[in-house]
This record gives sequence, C-alpha cells and structure tokens, in this order.
Amino acid sequence: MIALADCNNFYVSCERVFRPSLEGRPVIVLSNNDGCAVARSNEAKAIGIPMGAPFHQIKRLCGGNGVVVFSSNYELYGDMSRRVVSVLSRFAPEMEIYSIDESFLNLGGLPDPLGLSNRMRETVGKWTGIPISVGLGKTKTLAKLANKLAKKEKTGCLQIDEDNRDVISRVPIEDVWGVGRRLSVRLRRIGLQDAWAFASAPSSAVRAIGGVTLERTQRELAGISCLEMEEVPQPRKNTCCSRSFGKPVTGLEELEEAVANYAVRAIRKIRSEGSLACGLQVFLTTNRFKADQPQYSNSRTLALDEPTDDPIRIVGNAKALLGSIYRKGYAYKKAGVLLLDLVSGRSTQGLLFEEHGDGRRRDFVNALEEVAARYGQSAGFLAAQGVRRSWSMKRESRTARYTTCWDELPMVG
DNA sequence: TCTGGGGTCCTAGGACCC
DNA sequence: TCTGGGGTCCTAGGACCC
Repeated sequence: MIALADCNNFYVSCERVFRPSLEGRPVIVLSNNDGCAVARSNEAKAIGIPMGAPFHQIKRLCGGNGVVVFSSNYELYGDMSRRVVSVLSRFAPEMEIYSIDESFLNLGGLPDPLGLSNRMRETVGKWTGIPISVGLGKTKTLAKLANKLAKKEKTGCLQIDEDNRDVISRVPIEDVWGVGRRLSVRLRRIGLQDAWAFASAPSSAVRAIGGVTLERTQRELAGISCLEMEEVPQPRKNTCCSRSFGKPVTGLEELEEAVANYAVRAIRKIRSEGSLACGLQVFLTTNRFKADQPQYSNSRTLALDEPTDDPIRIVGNAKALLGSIYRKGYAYKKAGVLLLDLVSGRSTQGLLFEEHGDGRRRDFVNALEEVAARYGQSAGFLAAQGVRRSWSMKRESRTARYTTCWDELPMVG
C-alpha cells in the first residue's frame, strides 16, 4: 500500500504557523517578484482566486475581501518542509520525497494503513503545525487520486481501491496525475470524461493519444504498478537559475551583473551536490506579455572542455555568451543560466593535452565560498556580481525567516 | 505599473555514418 | 523511368509535474 502525504495549501500553512490569527481568514502567497498567486487558503479559493492568477489582476478582489497577501519566503518553506519530512519518516521504512510539500510512503506489510495514516496526520499537525492530507492506494497514481479526493471532500485520509467504480468515476479526467490540460481535452474528445472511463478504455487508444507515458498512467489506475518508489533522489542532470527582473533592464552591464549572480547561485547548487557541469547555457528575453513592445529572446550554449564547478570560469563564460546574444534597444524582462550535463565530481575526465584547475585557484574559490556562507553574501562575492543590483526582484511583503535566521527568530512575550 | 521558477521524460526529425 | 537499408546521435518541441 502506497500513501501520499500532501501538505494542505502548504505555503499559506507555513505562514499561519507563525501568525495563528490568520486561521480562518483568506490568505495567499505570491510567486517571485510578487507576480502570481501560487498558494491560497481555502477561504481565498472560495472567494474565487484562481491558482496562478497574476496579482495585478486580482488586487481589487483581494482588497475588497480582506485577503492577506504575502511574498514568498522560500527559506521558511524549505525549513518547514524538512520538519514535516522528518516526522513522516518515522512512520514508514521506505519513503520518497516527491516535492517540497509531498512525500510517498510505502506502507506495504504494515497493519491498518488507514489508522496509521490518521496517526501520521495528527502527529505532523501537532509537531509542526502543518495540516496534511493522506491518500492511500495500491500504486502511486491511485494514492495521488485518493489524496485529491481527500482534499476535495475534506476527509483527511482516504483509501481508494482500483475496482471502486463509484469513487473513481467521481474524479474528472483532468484530475488524474499525468493528465494535463492538453491531454484531458483530447481524452474527452474520444469520450473519456472521468478517471474510471479512462482506466477501462482500450490501451491502444490511450497510447495513440499520450504515448507510453499515458499508458503507464492508465495501468497505474488499474492497480498495476509502473512507477517505482525512488528513495534516493537521482542526481540532477541539469540545473537552472533564472529570475524576472524587478524592472525592465536595457543595458548590457546590468544584464551581466544579473547573469553573474544567477551563475553563482547555480554553481552553489551543483557544488552542494558534488557535481560538475560539462556545459552551460545563457538565455534572455523581453516581456512576452507586452505585445506592443519589440520582442526578442535568444539563448546560446557552450560545451566546456573540462567539467567544472569553478564560479570564475563559469561567470566569465556566461558573460561571453550573454554578450553574443545581447541586442541593444530592447527592454529585457528575464535572463537565466543553465548548467548542463552534470556529472559526479568523483569521476571526472581531464584534458588530454593541457591541465586546468590549478590548486591555488581552487583554494581561493573555496575560501570565497566559505566566507559567503559564514558571514553572508555581502561579505565576499565576485566583482562581476555588482553592488547596486537595481534589477533585483520585488518581494514587498515577505515575512521573517523565523526558523533559519538568528536575527529573525519570533519573539514570545 | 503589474504576468514565477525549476525540473523530467518522450518523440520526431535532421545530420551523419557505413 | 529509375534513387537502399540500417544504424546512431543530437536537438527542439511538446507534454507533464510541483
């Protein structure tokens, strides 16, 4: 038996832990740059705020209904997520952390999975303050489905068996995990309106529409496991750091600063995982929502001659790539850096004819990273990252980093 | 004025090889 | 008039997820 434990309205719930007075009130959390609503309390959903709604479109709706609005506080959410995971992990021998607010647990062989799930829910709530819902099923896809229903019908925990026609047929096709907007339209067109109809359709028809991936989803719904638990996360193959700017950026110098900062962040990610990058890509784009303004977007990729995690090399190359795609006269909205074809740092292939990565350079970079980690970003950084950073994103109503920053601990009394 | 960020997998088609 | 068969590798684009 597989359980999916999913935090309810996760980001909103994190904020409420430290502001209990927000219980029962409409609350939303915005994406980076205070762009879109990415988490909504049940009260906010009831008012009719759609998932992903651009904030400027719902500002009046929010104001009129006393909706409390937060910028996102990923440090807080990341830490709360770790807490939830550590509680969940006590309940099952095998567990897969699927996303920041969801984990699969293998309850196979354990007695009374439903009772266990209820205890799990209670404990997480008591120890972390975060409400969760648990879905149970023979496969991951069934557990997902059960979780969806548990949320919708506010039952907390719910188990679905693959032959339970009454329950499964209540789920509309687009609510099936793996069926998105496009596929659900095409499935509905051939008469498959709900999860049960989909599960019992001829597999050839399903395959013709969505290939092997969709056929796997169909089998999973029928109780045949096709998606294994992944206890140890597979090493990442690529990583990306990109941000929209707080204001349109036109000059090359400002773009270089931003790209240097993104490159440094991306490098930190791979260094923390012990990986090296074999390639890198830089992209930039104007604001695609402004149809009346001239549009331009471009990207360029570079294969590195030797896998590296050296920020100085990456930043230098990133600036060169940016320079080659930059065009004057556009108002840029977003840029980003991708590190490609990541390999483990333990087994790297060197160069045939020359030697890179000299020891002094390595020591210098390590010292710099150490300073930044211990004394903060402003204590040590590359000149290329700039000091003014006028392009920085907007985050006007972020709450304190209650659990990860000494200066911002909540005060009692 | 204002529209997020970070991933994965699969497939089709082109370039190239013998 | 007539133009093979069998591969590999890479990339772009489409689909999905949170």
